[in-house]
Amino acid sequence: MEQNITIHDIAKKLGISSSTVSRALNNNSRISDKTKKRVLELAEELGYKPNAAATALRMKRTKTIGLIIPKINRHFFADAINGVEKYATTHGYNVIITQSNENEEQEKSCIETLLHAGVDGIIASIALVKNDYQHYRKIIKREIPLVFFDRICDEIESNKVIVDDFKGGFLAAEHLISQGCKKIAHIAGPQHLNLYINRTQGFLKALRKHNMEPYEGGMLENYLTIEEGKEAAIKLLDTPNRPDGIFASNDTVCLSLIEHAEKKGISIPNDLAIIGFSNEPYAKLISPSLSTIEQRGYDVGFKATELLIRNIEYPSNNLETIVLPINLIIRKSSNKEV
Amino acid sequence: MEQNITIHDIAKKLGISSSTVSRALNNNSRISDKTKKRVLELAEELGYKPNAAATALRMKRTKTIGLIIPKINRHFFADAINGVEKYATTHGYNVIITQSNENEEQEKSCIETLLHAGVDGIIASIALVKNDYQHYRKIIKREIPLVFFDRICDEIESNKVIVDDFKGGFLAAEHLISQGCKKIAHIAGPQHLNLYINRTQGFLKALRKHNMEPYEGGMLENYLTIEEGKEAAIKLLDTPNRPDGIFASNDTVCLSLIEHAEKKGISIPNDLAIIGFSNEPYAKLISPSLSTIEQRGYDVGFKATELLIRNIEYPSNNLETIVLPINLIIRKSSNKEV
DNA sequence: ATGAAAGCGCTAACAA
DNA sequence: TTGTTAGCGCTTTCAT
Repeated sequence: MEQNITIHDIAKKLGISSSTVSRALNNNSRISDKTKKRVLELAEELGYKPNAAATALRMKRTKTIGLIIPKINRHFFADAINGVEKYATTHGYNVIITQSNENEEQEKSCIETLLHAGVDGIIASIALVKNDYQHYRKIIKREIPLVFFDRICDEIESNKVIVDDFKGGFLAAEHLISQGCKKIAHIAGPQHLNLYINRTQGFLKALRKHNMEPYEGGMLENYLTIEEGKEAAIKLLDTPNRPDGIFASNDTVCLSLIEHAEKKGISIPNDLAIIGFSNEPYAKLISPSLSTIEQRGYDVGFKATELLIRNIEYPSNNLETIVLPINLIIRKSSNKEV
Repeated sequence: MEQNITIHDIAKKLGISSSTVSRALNNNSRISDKTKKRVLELAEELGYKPNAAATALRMKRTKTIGLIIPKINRHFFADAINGVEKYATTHGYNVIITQSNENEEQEKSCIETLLHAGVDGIIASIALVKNDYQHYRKIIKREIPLVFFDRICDEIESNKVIVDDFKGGFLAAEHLISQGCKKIAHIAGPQHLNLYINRTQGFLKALRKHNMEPYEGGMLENYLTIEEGKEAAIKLLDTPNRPDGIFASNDTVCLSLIEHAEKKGISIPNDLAIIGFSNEPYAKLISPSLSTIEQRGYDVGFKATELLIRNIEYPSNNLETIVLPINLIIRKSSNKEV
């Protein structure tokens, strides 16, 4: 076993005390340039690496941040993780990722895991199921900085980073209107989550602006899964007077809509224009390619981490909510002009 | 700040020494049942949680494992991470995930990060670019258990978990043959990586078994990207005597093949049967749906972690290579009978 | 069965 | 500017 080098090894070789070595390594001002130089050189030569556990024990900080993600294999979250890792590692922090699997119990155990690991801060996106969020209070009570992103809630006071879901819903609806759609339906996500509320409200705002109302019977709400998408497709499309445009609050249900429409011989986009939300990677691959709202997960994760680390290093009580821009992406599923 | 409970707090309240508390908490045999019970109850009541940093410092183990992944937002790897986390957390380990982004320099820094974090073991899948793998020796020199998965190399002696790529290539080729294909081409991945070698060799073995040869000029090798797939599509399809079946070593290039075939009016699967490898999530969504070889990333990650943690807790010198099964998934892109 | 004491590697208050 | 010393919370040897 290649024995790890400690500050004591360096001190002994240099005939000085280990506290002097520590000061040299930490850029303390109360040290001579000459000594500092000698320490730094020897440390480099011996390949000295500080023992993280010892520093953590002494300093009560681990230079580690925790991440609570609903599902890692969702494109948006994978991107967000990339953003988090980028900012964190360039600032000397490690990241521990945990998954709630959209489940309240697992979300609780994620929090336990991260607190036990002694993370310096936590970034979280809450599980889809309706829950009371009270377990998040435990983080705040321990005075550990907390930043929510994307799936936020109003109940817990903390820093937040979201995308402009309202504007996304608004642009999606205006786009359908610009394509000449007159009977526009909407499949909304669970309305206990802010982001779905905002998408829906943005949608409604755009209709109002153009003196339109949502197509009668065309306001649905579900969990936006493939299965519920199929049910929604049947409800919306298996009727003589069906909508000519649908805005769905994610891309997944659009897959169900497209499949059902094809089965029924409904032509997309001419008889039915469809637009989703998220720009999942398959959106541009499927046929017809899917119009959608792009939300840049990387930026969300990056920004959330910036906010978190600032709060770790310069504690403060004022809370921020950062709203990042979205983009309308027009593809074949809604673009009648092509 | 809610002060954390230590064993000394428990000891004081119970009027015993902290070493006795430690023994009770660690199920040491040299302690009376009565004392143990009292300690455990009070610990529970006070919500005692051992300080991970202190234990790590004292025990020289962190109960943390490190993961080196080429790209987290690839479906296979996201699944593998799920498997790793599942096994790790149920066995009391945390996971630190790092990404190499298919880049040798970043791979080196991943290793530095993980070693510095003091992980007890490392699970890695190597970056796509050709490199000399020497940085991995540093892990072995420190006597830290190491398990490679999926992207392995022969140069480094360690435990390995892979899928049966050879059989995957074999089954893919046999399937095309069973569909009546006579002129079968193959787009291979970089042949410095074992898994691509194996897929290609399995393919060749199946042809040999059926006394066939690969279609002349139909053995291509590239990095299996969308762009290189387009070039390959042109090479293979823009010729009068084109192949009637193609096995590609991933699903990505199949996207390019399908797009080009449609543009050329080549009917899939009747004029051209296509099968890929990986079962990416979009494989069943695209049109025509894509036949492919399913490799279960979750199982790979799970198994790799099992192997790693066994090696951490019961050090041993004999090395294993575990090969997990794959599945042939037949969809429209190759299924002439439907 | 229990306690006292040392020490893991580091930082920082205090002394010189 | 440098050294001495104590202590972060835990485990473990040695003593009792």
